[in-house]
Amino acid sequence: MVNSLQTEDKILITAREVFIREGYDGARMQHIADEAGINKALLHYYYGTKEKLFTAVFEHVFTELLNRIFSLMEEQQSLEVFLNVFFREHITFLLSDPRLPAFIINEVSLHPELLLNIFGKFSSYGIGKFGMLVEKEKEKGLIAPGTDPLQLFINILSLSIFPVVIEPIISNVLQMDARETETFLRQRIEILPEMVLASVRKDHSK
Amino acid sequence: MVNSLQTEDKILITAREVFIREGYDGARMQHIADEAGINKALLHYYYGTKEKLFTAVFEHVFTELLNRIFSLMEEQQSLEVFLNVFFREHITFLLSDPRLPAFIINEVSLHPELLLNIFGKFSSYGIGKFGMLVEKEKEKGLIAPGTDPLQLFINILSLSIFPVVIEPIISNVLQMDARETETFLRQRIEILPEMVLASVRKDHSK
DNA sequence: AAATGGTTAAACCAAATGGTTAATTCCCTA
DNA sequence: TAGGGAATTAACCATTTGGTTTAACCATTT
Repeated sequence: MVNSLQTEDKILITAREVFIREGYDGARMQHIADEAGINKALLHYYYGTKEKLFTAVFEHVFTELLNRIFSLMEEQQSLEVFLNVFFREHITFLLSDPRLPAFIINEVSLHPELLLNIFGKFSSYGIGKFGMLVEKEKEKGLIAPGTDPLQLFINILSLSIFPVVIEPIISNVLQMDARETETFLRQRIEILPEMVLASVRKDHSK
Repeated sequence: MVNSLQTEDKILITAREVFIREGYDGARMQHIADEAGINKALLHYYYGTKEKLFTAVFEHVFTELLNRIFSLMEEQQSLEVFLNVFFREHITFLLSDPRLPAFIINEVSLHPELLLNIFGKFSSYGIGKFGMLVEKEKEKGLIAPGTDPLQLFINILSLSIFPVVIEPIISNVLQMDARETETFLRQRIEILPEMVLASVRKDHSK
């Protein structure tokens, strides 16, 4: 019982790395055991099957990401403040683990069943918070009344996540090395808040 | 020699479907053969190895997507026209094959080497065209002079591609069925041009 | 010191997988 | 119409993979 918790954690941490790096189908139980420095039998002793281990990892990782996103939506005074905080925190986080979003996107689109256990923990709660913020700004006359909060939220996610996800393609097409590309992506932290704000401002022509 | 071309094509078409549906690691040569209605040995007869077959499929698919994107950037009179055309054509296309972008994203992030043969066919040519369009609009005083064409282009891609890619997640969180989600995504064709335009307009406050 | 639970090593297994081979069928043309 | 090369197949092969089993080991706990 002494090392059991350590071991169980070590397995989860290692499995997380391997699954994110290689995907479900690409990952090998033997590699996970090797990298965790344990015997393969121990993997099955704790987690039974590859699928169960993966599900544990996936739920952990995805829940963590959603928590991170939704916790940033709490209690912001204005859309402007929210956008500044959100893009900074979120893009910085994504850049620290660039394979993560592609992993989630791919596994979800490959096996939508994976989402079953995630839903309910979050539902539309976080989005409701954001919706209220948007409505407040509408009343103040700061943003266009036709603005759909949900579409806006999706836009914000798209603008922060997608560029990080296609980082290899950007690097390749623009022939930039890893450092240059990261600088390019980091610039977006400064650019995006103004842009998004401008896109919903009430006073644009027409 | 009569049926060889038919067969070679049939293999490529089927392999494309299977690889996009299951990913490289998840796809099975036997399944591709079965779905193509041929013997597995024939697969190797024409394409040698799984990797070669995959590379052929991937290059084909990715080139097709880039062609589609870049062909939409040709010869547009104004940014406004471009945005309207682009979002309509591009989102409609993506919705007709929603697994495609997630497939490309994942395989590229798993094996960046795949990009080696793609680069050069396109390089920054298409982006140059777009850059010129942006500069023209700047001169006319229609958009803010600080606008970075490349960042803007990435924004446009993000706003069109990402929401389609996370369609399963949107469905799940909002508890919508496939038709509702598609309607939601299709709305963006109308919303996005104005939004993007507003985000770069010269006359926003400050 | 006996029991307990975590841990290892190693051999093992059945199924699946990418790939090969050798024979057969097909079709064009000389 | 017979020959020959290309297309196609069934059977086969070596390796990998997820998973299991068994026996022994070790550190605590009782």
